[in-house]
Amino acid sequence: MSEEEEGQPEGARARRPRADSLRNRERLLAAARALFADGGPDASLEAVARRAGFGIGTLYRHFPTREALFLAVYQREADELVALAERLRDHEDPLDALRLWLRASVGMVATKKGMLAVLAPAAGAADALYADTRPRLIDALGALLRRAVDMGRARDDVGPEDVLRALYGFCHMGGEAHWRASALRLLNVFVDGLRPAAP
Amino acid sequence: MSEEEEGQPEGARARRPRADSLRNRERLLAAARALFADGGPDASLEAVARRAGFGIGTLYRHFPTREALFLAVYQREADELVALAERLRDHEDPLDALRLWLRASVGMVATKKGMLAVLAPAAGAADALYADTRPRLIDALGALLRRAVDMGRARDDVGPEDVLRALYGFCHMGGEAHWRASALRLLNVFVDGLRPAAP
DNA sequence: TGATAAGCGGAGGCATCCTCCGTATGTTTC
DNA sequence: GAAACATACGGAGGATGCCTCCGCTTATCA
Repeated sequence: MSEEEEGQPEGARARRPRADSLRNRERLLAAARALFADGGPDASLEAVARRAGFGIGTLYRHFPTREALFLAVYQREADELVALAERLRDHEDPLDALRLWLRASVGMVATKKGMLAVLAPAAGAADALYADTRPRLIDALGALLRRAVDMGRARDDVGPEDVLRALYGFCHMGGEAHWRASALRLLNVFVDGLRPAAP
Repeated sequence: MSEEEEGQPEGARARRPRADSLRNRERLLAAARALFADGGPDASLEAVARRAGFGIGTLYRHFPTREALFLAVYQREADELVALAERLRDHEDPLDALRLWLRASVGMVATKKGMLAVLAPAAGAADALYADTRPRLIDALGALLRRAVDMGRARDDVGPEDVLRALYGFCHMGGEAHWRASALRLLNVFVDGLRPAAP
């Protein structure tokens, strides 16, 4: 009775996952990220498996749906952005730190763009994803921004939400092939604009 | 030399398209609209052909790519909205006319939502589409709005661009299954809000 | 009422999706 | 360290979709 609770009792009696399995999951994730990034969200799942060096069956066991794979990739990228923000806290020039972080973020938006289209049908999945991730990103960005403001290197009339919105806006402009380069240029201009107005 | 100009000379020597062909194109378009509307933009093209009662080859001759089909459907819907606005010019209650038009527009956004994702890769196609369609919609909406303002039934501090933006905003909220119903509710509230403030 | 250009159908080649199960390999226990 | 067991892997295979190609049908024009 107390032996078969929902997803293991307390000090559960479940074997820990096999080490190779974890390694493999990691390799699949890396391959997926690479392919989604430049092949778009319609990249073939078989191609992902092949690139990672596995059979298609393996991919499907780890990620039973395309959506599950997307979610995992996106979460992972968000984690890394949060970690990056952490590291950048000690960067000499706080405005430069902000710039670096935003540039890194462009990559994540590249993933997310495709995801929105793919996740939409699965009502709720996208929301759950956002609800979890967005505040963490706002926090991370907010810390970088606040530091820049406190050190007198950035104006204080924009919040992290505004910056994030601007970032997405830059990335969504048109369907151009070079949107990425364009977004990075715009970002540069924007960060320059964040400098406090010379009195 | 003057015989083979770009797309026929003047009083060109081209047979007019076969009557059945035009009819069939129409049926294909109707089927496509229906399937895209509730099946999303990934609806199978074979399903479209089947629903229209044709072989797949016929669909491909009329619309050589999925994108071409989308464009045709979207243009058509825009045409109808413009025509609808025309008809509503004489509607008794101008604010009600506006409401009716906006409700009809929700249907079109349903199509466009999917299109954005699909057209994005084909750099420029989406832009060309917008460049052509948007101003016509703004005009149509502008006429309805102006009339309501002139007759003292609507406040005068919002333009057609604002209303259109609001409309899109309502439709893009979340990935919910019931977004359509939700959008219609929000629209109602919005139009009520357009009434001039009671003095 | 032919002659002929235009349109139609759908088989077929190729790609992808996803499932299923026999084989292989980590993990645990003694 | 070896047997026993639970897990993970591979990839064939059936289903579906994309798109092309070409022989047959039909509307139009003289």
